[in-house]
Amino acid sequence: MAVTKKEAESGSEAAEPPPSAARRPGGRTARVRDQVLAAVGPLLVEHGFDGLSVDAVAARSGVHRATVYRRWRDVGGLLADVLDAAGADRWTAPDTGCLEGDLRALNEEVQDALSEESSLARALIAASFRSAGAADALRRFWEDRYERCAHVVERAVARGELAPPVEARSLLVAATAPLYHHLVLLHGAPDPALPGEAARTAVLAARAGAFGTRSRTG
Amino acid sequence: MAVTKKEAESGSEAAEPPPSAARRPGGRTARVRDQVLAAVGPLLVEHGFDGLSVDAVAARSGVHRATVYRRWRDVGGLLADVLDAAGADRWTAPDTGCLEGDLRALNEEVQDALSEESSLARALIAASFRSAGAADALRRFWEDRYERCAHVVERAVARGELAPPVEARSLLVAATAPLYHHLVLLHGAPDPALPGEAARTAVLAARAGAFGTRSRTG
DNA sequence: CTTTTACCGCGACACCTGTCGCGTTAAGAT
DNA sequence: ATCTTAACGCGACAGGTGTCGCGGTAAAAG
Repeated sequence: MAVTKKEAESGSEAAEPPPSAARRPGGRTARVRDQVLAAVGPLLVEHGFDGLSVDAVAARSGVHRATVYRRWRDVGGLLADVLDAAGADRWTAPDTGCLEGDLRALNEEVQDALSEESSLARALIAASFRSAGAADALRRFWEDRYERCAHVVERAVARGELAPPVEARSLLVAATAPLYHHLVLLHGAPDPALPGEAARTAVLAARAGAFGTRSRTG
Repeated sequence: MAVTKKEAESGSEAAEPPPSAARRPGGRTARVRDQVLAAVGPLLVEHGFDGLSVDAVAARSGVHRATVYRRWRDVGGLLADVLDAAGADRWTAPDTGCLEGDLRALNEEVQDALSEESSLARALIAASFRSAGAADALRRFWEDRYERCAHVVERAVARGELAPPVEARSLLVAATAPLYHHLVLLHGAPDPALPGEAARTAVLAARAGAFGTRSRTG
């Protein structure tokens, strides 16, 4: 679980530390953070999101309750911190050779991530409704993912599959939104056909001129 | 607040009452239900979803805490009951004369409903992550709405705007999902242009042959 | 090494959440 | 009118959640 030091206080909205005041991010403080974050994942898998209380995390990590409350404020803050750590991974968008294949592969990843029993993504979505810190972390995470996925669209344009201009973000949202809608909002069961269908739909719309910066309804 | 008697026990998963046992849905019981449900709305508007506790509802309605817990189990059950009452309204899909106009009007309704400060829809989505009763009620509500909106697609086919067959539900999901994605999952601010863009995208995809029961990629 | 103080452990605390048993009330049946 | 009992009111209770003040520990500075 790689942890970047620079994000030591992420997930908290009272952002900036006093400019010249001495802080202590090293030694014991860092060890406490590692212990706590290391306890979140297993607890999430074992007891699900509803079983993920600050108390349980404190007990498992061996850190005192009050310390966890002071540094992370609530469960959302904890999830936000682990998400920020996870967001700094080396994930890249799939590259299957064609736009529809890329989008389909992307959707299948999304469906897998959202379908597993104790999904971190699902837990964070739930937490984002009760914790501002979790909501912010989720937004940052998705924004980062959209940025990386934009490469998929750029490749498609370079191959001549799409005529520029194309708003990558709108296209990606159109391709993935039906999945989230079905799995998260409607709490539906995974549908093996849905990733492909949503990808195909988005590609058809893109070829017909949607997602251009200027509307050409044709 | 019209309340249909038949739904007296909706939102509870231990569904069926003993077949020949005598129940008492009238008189005091009905009055208690009305008092409680009447208290949910105002509390939701005043204090938001986080301030909507069973205790607060009980206090405002004048009904004892234990009674509310017994009949509705949790906040999700309360919201589910309110939603079932709201689902029995006379809402019909917009009819503007063309498919894109209908979808755009529909999306604007969705955006308005989701953007208001203390949105019932938003609260129910949040509750659906913590309460099975709320999740079921939400699914029922949306399924009902999709059924009513199918008329929009049928009219479009009748006018010759689309060539059958067209899966109405998939088209409606594609048209509305980007809105939910932006407003609910990304917690984004309302975007006046988004309803129209999403509607146009869905129409373009539909004209290109998406949503047909058989794929014709063109 | 000594000093400073950021951060942590600790226990107490007020509040909220959900359940239970018991007595009472009144809806529905006779 | 009378009886039966479903549904409610009531208070107590255990457990969880979040905050606070105090004292101790150990980073970081000198």
